[in-house]
Amino acid sequence: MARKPAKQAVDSDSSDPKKSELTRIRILDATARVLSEKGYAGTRLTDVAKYAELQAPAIYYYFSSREDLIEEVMFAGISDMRQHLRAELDRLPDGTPPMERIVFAVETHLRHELELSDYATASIRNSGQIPEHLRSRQKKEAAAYDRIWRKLFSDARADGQLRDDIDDKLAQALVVGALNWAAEWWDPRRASLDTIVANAQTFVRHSLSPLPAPDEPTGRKSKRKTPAANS
Amino acid sequence: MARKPAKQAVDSDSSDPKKSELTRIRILDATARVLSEKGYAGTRLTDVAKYAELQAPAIYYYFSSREDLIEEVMFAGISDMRQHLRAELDRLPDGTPPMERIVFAVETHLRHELELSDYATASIRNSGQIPEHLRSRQKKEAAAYDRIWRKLFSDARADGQLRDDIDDKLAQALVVGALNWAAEWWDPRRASLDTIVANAQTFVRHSLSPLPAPDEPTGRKSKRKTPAANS
Amino acid sequence: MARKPAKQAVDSDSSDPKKSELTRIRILDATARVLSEKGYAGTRLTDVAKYAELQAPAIYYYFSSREDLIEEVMFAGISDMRQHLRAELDRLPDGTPPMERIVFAVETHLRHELELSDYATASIRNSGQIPEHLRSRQKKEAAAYDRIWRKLFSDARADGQLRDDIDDKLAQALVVGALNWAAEWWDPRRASLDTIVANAQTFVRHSLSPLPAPDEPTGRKSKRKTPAANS
Amino acid sequence: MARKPAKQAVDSDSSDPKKSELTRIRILDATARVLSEKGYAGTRLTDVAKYAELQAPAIYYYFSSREDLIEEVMFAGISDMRQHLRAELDRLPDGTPPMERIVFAVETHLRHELELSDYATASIRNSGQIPEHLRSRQKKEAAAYDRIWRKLFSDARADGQLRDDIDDKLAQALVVGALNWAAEWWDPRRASLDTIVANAQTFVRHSLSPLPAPDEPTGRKSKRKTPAANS
DNA sequence: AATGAATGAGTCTTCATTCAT
DNA sequence: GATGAATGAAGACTCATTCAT
Repeated sequence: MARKPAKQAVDSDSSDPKKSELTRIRILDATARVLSEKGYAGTRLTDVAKYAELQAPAIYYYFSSREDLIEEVMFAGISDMRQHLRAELDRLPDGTPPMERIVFAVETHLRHELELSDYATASIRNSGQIPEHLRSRQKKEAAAYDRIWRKLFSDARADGQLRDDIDDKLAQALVVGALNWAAEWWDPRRASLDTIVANAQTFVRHSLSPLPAPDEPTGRKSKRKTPAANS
Repeated sequence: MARKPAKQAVDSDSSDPKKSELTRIRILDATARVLSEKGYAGTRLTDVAKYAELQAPAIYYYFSSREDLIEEVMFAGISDMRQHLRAELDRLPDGTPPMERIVFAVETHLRHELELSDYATASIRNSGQIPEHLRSRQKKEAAAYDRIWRKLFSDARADGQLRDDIDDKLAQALVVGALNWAAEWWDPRRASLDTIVANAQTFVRHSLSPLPAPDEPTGRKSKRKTPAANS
Repeated sequence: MARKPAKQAVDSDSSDPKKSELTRIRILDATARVLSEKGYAGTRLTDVAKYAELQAPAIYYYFSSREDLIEEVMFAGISDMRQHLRAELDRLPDGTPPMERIVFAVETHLRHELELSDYATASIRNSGQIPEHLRSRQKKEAAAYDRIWRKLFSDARADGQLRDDIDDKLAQALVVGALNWAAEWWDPRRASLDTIVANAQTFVRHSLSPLPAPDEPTGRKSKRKTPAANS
Repeated sequence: MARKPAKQAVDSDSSDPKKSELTRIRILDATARVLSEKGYAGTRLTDVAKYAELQAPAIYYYFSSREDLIEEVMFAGISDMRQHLRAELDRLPDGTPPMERIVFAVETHLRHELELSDYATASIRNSGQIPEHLRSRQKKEAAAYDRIWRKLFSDARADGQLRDDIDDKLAQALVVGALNWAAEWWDPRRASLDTIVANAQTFVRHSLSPLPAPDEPTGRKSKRKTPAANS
């Protein structure tokens, strides 16, 4: 549920993170949650405070305004996502074929979005609703995130692993869209995350590949063979 | 009843489109627009009034409350979508193969969402944000809409036109998600709607088909052969 | 108590000033009063509303913000003062000797400040306390007001009616200061306004004149011969 | 007791100026400053703390509440003034003529107000704005201060040194008012304090005297002969 | 002696809603 | 049918004040 505490670990060299910093994170977490549930305009500081288990004015001890707070959450959402994907991709063996990299990115995006972080959902869902002046930092990160995917697709294209009758950018938009939307419908009780991942991977692989793909050889944690739901 | 603007209302069978009814529609249209731009909580009656070119209190002559108004727009969004898809599918020749029907549904959904109606976008984007007590009617419509797609998929499955290694429901969710998300990124200046449609159709067809599909034979208005963007 | 309704009369050609405009003026009057009693920072919209006999949010129907409202009152204070003094001086016969004009200005300033207007007091008392960005309009008016007095003094100087051993500008500052401060101590029960005026005139005349002045010949309404208090 | 800053506290008879006492004074000084700049309601403990170079809660170690602190500053302002004037007057040679004593008081008041103390300005400017329950001590001091001046005037009157056509009390109010107001306009860059003093003395002397006064013989530090500004 | 963290009371401001016209 | 005027409820934000350390 809580966002990856990457920052905190980086910020404080000591092994004892201060109570203050924890409170700050509690506020951010609470905001991410409310934001993803209620949307930008619906995010009340009182609700945030409730989840963070403090009084609303206390928020101002940590953030100078509601907008600041929200901006930070929105930024963290996309920024964490980018860093996470970047890091995961970098861990793949050098020779990994482009399509495998795409399929791996699908898994990474999905797991991050659904498992790790309200921040991602908050960021994804509200990117169209926050006022312009809160967007600058996110725009840059979003562009960078887009570039990662673009590279995956152009590599695949160069390698002849993308269908001719499909446009790279549009295909990318459709793929990422399908993944983003998963946050709207995924219900852990309906299908396990592993199942979702496996299905999404198959789905994407075939939507893009020029020929019927051989049996998929990759898939980090998804060892399931039968991707049927209700697992 | 008229969902999309004045034109439609004027075209309607009612021989006397009263000014009153037109105003009512102007308000609904304005609400759909604001709702899709600002989200549920961000939708202010003053903004609605601005677009509808009247004063906020005038809205109360037509709707008993903000919630009522919004509920009606949200309902209309999903309801129109369902009726539209239903009607279009019914126009297909009887023998149309299941996969062709799916691909046709893709086009219909996409065109309706992107071309025809702020209502659809409003409905799609805010389905997760409106309070429970406004949801009942929509839920039913959404379920009905879902059933249409489900039937398309189960028919395709029965006909052996869906890959074995993919779950029907999840595939459906991924497909519809990819389409829904298009409203977030589509920019008419970047790619024509026809292009989007063609790409999405190819994308979906192959993501689902067990074998490389033959050259797609259908596509109402999309006569384009090369689905590359920037058309 | 109420400010001279100059504006209102000017704004509306009809003899029936709208209720709305009256409310607006009630708010301004209330603000002037609170402002002069409590100071800039102490001016609560709730207090203003109380005196204006409405609810605080109603103020926003007429003014876009507390600052706007206050700015308008402060501006009106100095602006009315200037216009009033200007108009009164212009009514003096052409040949009026410079010192008589000064003494007449003393009366005008005093009567306006003490009798007519909370606006003047509000403006005088708070000129040093309002934030910079509310000051621009007032500064100009204040400068213009200052210029009127400056002219009075320089004319008197040119005419040899000012003592040699006193600086024009400093004398002016002392005179106007003595008058401004009257708002702090004047209690109608202690001394009539006429008495104050007569004393202030005598005081100023002799503080400035090079020689013992002859029996003062002027004084609009102050026919009193013995300027003793408790009149 | 020490009113004006550290220096004075250091000079004081207490042989052990504890750090604690110095901090207390820093807080008082800071308060006087903020109070005279922002007014009663505008005086925030955070601002006070800033000038005193500590954190706001630290103030509570020295004062039990904001009101207490402000009350003390306001009281000190008028009290110091009174003591100062009293002490200075007592140093005048016994035979000093009443008018000389008045003129000397003018200088003392002015120098104290403009040169020595934010306390005086704070006290002067805010006497009308602080809530009733903070006033009692000041009222007494103010009355005592008033009595000093009253005595100066009644002595002058008894001695035939005041014009007949002017009321003692009103004259006194005008004189002190002119002096008090100086804090509002005096800019050290525009005119030296000595110049102000000299001009104010001349101004007052002639405003009150029944006959053209002889060359003024007194003036502690003001050796200037030509009271023109910009010295 | 002083601060970091937090709170409660209150203030400005927004907004849906009402009502007389 | 529609608006001008006004209100009540709620939300962001400020600030004096407290308390543990």
